[in-house]
Amino acid sequence: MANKEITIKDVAKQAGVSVATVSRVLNGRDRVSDDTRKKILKIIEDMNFVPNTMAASMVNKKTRMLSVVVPEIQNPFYTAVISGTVEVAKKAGFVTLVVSTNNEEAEEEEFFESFLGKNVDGIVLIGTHRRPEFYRSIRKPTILVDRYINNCGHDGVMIDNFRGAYEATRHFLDYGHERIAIIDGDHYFNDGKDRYWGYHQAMHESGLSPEARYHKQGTWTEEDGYRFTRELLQSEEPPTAIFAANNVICTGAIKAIRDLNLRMGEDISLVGFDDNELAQFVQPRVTVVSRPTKEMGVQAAEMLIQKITEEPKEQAKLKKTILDVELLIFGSVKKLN
Amino acid sequence: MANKEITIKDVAKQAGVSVATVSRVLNGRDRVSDDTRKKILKIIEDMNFVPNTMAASMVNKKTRMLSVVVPEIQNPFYTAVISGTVEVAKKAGFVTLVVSTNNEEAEEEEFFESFLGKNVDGIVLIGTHRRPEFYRSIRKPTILVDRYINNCGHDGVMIDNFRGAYEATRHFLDYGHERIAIIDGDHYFNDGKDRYWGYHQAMHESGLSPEARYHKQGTWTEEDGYRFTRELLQSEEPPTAIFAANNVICTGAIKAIRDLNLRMGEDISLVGFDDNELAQFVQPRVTVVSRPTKEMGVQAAEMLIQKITEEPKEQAKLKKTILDVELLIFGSVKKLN
DNA sequence: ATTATTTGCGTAAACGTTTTTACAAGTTTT
DNA sequence: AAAACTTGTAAAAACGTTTACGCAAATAAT
Repeated sequence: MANKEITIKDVAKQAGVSVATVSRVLNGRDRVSDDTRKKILKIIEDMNFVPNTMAASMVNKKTRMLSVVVPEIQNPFYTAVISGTVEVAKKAGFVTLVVSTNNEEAEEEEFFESFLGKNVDGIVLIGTHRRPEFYRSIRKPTILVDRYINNCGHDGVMIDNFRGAYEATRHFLDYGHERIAIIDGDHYFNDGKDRYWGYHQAMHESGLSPEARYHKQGTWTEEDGYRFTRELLQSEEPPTAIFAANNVICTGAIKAIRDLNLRMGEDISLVGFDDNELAQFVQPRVTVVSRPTKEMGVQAAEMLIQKITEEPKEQAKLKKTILDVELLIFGSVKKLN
Repeated sequence: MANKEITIKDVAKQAGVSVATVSRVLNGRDRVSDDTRKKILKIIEDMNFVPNTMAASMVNKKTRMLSVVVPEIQNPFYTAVISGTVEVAKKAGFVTLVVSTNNEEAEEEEFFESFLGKNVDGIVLIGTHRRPEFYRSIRKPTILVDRYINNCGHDGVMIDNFRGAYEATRHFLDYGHERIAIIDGDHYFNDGKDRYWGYHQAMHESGLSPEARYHKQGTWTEEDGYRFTRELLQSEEPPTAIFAANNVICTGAIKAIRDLNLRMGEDISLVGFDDNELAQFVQPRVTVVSRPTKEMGVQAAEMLIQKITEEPKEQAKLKKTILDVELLIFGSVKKLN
């Protein structure tokens, strides 16, 4: 506390050069003779000098800070994305600020209007906002993760939700199921919508029409997963298979099945979306559509950093990276044929 | 991008005053007439001016940034602490940087030597380092969370690990168990050590001496929890009760018990430390020592912010806040008496 | 009515960098 | 041998704030 931080001036004085020269070796921007460079580098090392990036950012408007904005900080899917982003950013010399919007559009807006939102170099965003205009109003380099909004004007890293749901449904069909239910939530974001339509298409391709009574649309929560699973299983003509369209719905479904004393993969077949601890634990283990969560954060960070550092010549084309999903087949689906 | 940010100068010009005056109303530091203040406030609002805190921090050395440094970012316990800290910090106008050290002492050191570590106003630290000297070398306001290091020179927010383990063991004893095993890890940090000695004391008080064969010391991982549980249960004279000294060990134990086809609370009794999804799911639900995870982050942030903002007059006494643990009793312990 | 004090605010110097401009010395071209 | 570049460096102006200093006007004390 007492001893003030070492500045570029101290280094310059020590080396007998001007601050400009030190700055030059720091940024490698201009020519410096090899002797001088080595000498300065050594002194920097010896004095343990760490440049003040804030002072630097005042002049060059780059902060070397990224932000990853997520709806909630305690959800394992988001923390996986965060950890991927943080890792990549760190390697590239960027610091990452983690911001949670608590699923509130207002908090999301607030972030962008705050000093922070205005001063990070780029943003990895798992959006909460629903209106494309909001996203279009973002002037910073931004990568949307998971939830993509059409017409938002930003690149994105997503997974093929359609295919994931399609394959899950296909799996049921292959095993001879016909009364296949789906539990999902609203279709405001593409991820949710695509999962439904993937299910829908698979059904249609097999000549089955999805029935309304087998489509339970809630709020993507564990509670709804639980409630709807019970409803479905206690109805007159229960489905033989349930597709739980996200991780927490799947958790709810597992609990409901347990509480009804039904045997998974025997009395009822289940496929979930996203791996989760419970799905891995129960026996038989639940077949799930799995996606590379951490990798999504990694990809997003890489795209973002590239965007930040590249010449902004050809920014024309929007880039959407679609990562692969995989159906991990375990024993939760009964073979009927 | 094209339109540069609005600065205090623009506001000053618009208001027909000097930048000093604007700065004064911004910080409320000096006297400004009511009329001028109102006028300036209005203009700030209208122009949507957001002060550049970096420029400010150059002169006053305060960044209004906090850092929360954790061993891993994907562990639910840590994310709970983080979310508590972030929430409090935000309310107080602080931005929080989340840093993961990946359980590496080197990465922890790196953080403190980096620009970041030198420029945040304070740190909430869940340490990875083992040597007190390291902690003593930290010059910034710092609050240690969960793991406290004696002689570190900083305040802390902990829970009463000793009592938690004591009560867990007591519970076994009350139900008539005598062959009580404990699975833990190294005792480098107080939390781990205290849990062991809590167990130890409860045993002693009942006239039992803890036996070495019932103390399995590993690395605090799920794998060890799994492995040791199997070992214990397949030994000649298996314990009737197992105390799993943290959340992941408990997870491992649950899985081992399942894989051995034993009935929880019947063939074997189990108490875990920290609630976790699996412990809540299995039936009977596992009795656990539960602690207020998010609250720990909240408390830490509050203590930290107070420390930062208070006059540094009486910093003499170190403050350790000990939060309460609670034994949540479910059916995983069999009554033998 | 004079002097002393308070109030409100402007001026200018910091804070630690980067970057533009300039210029001397050395090197190449004519 | 002069002219034209190259190379390595320094000086100084930015960047957007805060704050010490000072001064005029308003108010209070004599």
